[in-house]
Amino acid sequence: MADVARAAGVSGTTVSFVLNENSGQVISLETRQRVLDAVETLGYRRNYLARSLRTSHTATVGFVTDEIAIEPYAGATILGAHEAALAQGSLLVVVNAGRDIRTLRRSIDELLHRHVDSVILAILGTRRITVPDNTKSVPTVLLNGYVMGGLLPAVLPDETTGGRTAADMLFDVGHRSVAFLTGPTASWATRARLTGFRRAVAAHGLSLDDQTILHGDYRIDSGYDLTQLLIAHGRLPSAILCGNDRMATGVYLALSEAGARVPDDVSVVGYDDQPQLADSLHPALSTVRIPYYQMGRWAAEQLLAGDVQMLPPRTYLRCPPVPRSSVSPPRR
Amino acid sequence: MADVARAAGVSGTTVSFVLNENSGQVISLETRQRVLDAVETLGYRRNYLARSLRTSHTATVGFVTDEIAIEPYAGATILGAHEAALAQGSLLVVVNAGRDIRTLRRSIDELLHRHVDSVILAILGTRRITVPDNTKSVPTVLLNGYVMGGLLPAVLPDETTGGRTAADMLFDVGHRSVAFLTGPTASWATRARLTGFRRAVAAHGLSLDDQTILHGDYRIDSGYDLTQLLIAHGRLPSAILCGNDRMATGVYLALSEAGARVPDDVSVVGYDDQPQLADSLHPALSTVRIPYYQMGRWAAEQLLAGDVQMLPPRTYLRCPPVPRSSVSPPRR
DNA sequence: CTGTTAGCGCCTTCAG
DNA sequence: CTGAAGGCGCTAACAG
Repeated sequence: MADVARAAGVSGTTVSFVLNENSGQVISLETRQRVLDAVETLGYRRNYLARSLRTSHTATVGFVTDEIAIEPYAGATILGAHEAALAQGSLLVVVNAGRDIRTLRRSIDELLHRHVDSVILAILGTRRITVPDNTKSVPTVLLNGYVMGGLLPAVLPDETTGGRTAADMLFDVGHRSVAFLTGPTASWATRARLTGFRRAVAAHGLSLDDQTILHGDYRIDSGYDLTQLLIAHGRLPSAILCGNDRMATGVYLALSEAGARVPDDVSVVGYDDQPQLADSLHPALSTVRIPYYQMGRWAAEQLLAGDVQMLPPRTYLRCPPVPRSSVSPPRR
Repeated sequence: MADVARAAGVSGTTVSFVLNENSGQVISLETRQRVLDAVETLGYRRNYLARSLRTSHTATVGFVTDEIAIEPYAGATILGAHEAALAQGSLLVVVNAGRDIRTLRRSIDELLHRHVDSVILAILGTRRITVPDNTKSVPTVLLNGYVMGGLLPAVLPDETTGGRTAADMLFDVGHRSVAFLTGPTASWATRARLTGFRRAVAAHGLSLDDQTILHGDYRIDSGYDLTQLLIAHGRLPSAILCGNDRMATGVYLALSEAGARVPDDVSVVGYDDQPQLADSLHPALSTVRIPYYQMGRWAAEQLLAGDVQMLPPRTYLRCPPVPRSSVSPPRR
């Protein structure tokens, strides 16, 4: 910086002022240009470390997550947050934490120790969590998780409307009796989607008694098993609504094994819009997308905008329908 | 730190020395203990920023990757690198970059600007890449990519042996004629696995003419289409070797649609051991694992150990077989 | 074995 | 509108 100052014939202070445009100082246009030119020709880059030491903020946002490894969605979330951060000149630092509160706490500590400006706490499956108390010392937003009391603002997928949307994809084209192969009720997402499903049933003037609701565990083979069960009981409906795209894959498998065609014999709707799965199944799976990218982006943007305190306890982002080729009107 | 020094009745220097055990200084046991106690009771944490400013190393390793969003494997790689880094007290900073060299360059610049100590350049699909020249100014290792001239050391999956392993899972139990549904030859992995396949054929004293090799594009529907092709030509073999687990999923679908059972009628082997897919297909898919976690771990470990210069240009990590339930001996 | 001293590169009050 | 001076918290010669 001294070099730049010398080259521009000004003091280091002046250089600092022009580099921090927002410093409240007014620098003559001519001087500013001289400095900028010097910066340019010398290829000068401000030293972040020194700057951070002085200002004690680091232009980094921490991203803590459990189980990044297994979820295909984690990537989308990170990408969203990453892009939002970069756009503001910040960098995203990703840290993996276990599911238990102790390692979570330790990971956040690690981040705090590195002086991150804010943190995104991303949870894999939507659920209520207990956050370590050290989140208090830095602006934090929760992603896909929530806490009681709304102490920390959270972004969540709007699963209730999502469930409604998924069901509507079937009811809207005339199905009147479907099987909903969902996940365990222990999961918040399952319950929310069920609520949405019930609303769709009601909105279409149908009876819940005509619908079959079966609980699985969101794995491929669970979709497979449940469909076989349906077949064994001679209760194969004209349409199957799946808890997620993986279960839908199992449904496809069981259906084709039984000689039933999608969508001619049975319509199928998934949930998640899992990359490289939903779009490339045969036929391509109609589904509902969880807005992971948008959630990541939203979280980073709020943090960077400051004043996370002002946020509502929970913000729900819409799960849009992704119609493809696995739905058709029922045969009559 | 001054507080600690005061509490321990020593100078700041002494505190610094005991905190940097490796500083070459010898501190009396008693003094060290006094300092450590003071640190403990005061809850003192060294300021990384100041330390980094002084030492100009930051205990962070940068992880640059293209397209983290879509690959389910990216997570495993990041996790491996992350854990190795944490074990040494370093943090992993993940940055997303596009596929073109300009944004790649910019991302690395960003990292350099943040004074990372080293960088891992992770490429999605194994391929030859052109690296920006700024990789020269920091220890770098390539993951899943390689450069001509071996200027940068690379870790790669041993796809040749992997292809051999996959084929052996079929030939070893007695299959003599299989269909290999692979990817486009433009891909390095495809070519390597093909080589492995040929070696397996030769090693088992079989003829390549008895094998069918079909090229797809690694998508689910490509496995589906190719299998239908096989069936249409009346050339369904006793076993199908798939380019990846997703193609195997398509194969499952086409097979069950045709009334053929896995593995009773046709044995199927995948590749990748994709989480939440291979293990939960029905029946569970026998496959070969790409050691993403290990590759990430290896890269971080080498970087942290220093002297990346000494590494061979390419290090291949083994792809182990993961036998499950989709293979059985051929019917006679 | 321990303390003194001089910065690392930047920002920021306070005077001009 | 610009400059001088002090310090963020730590490390590393260099003395003792």
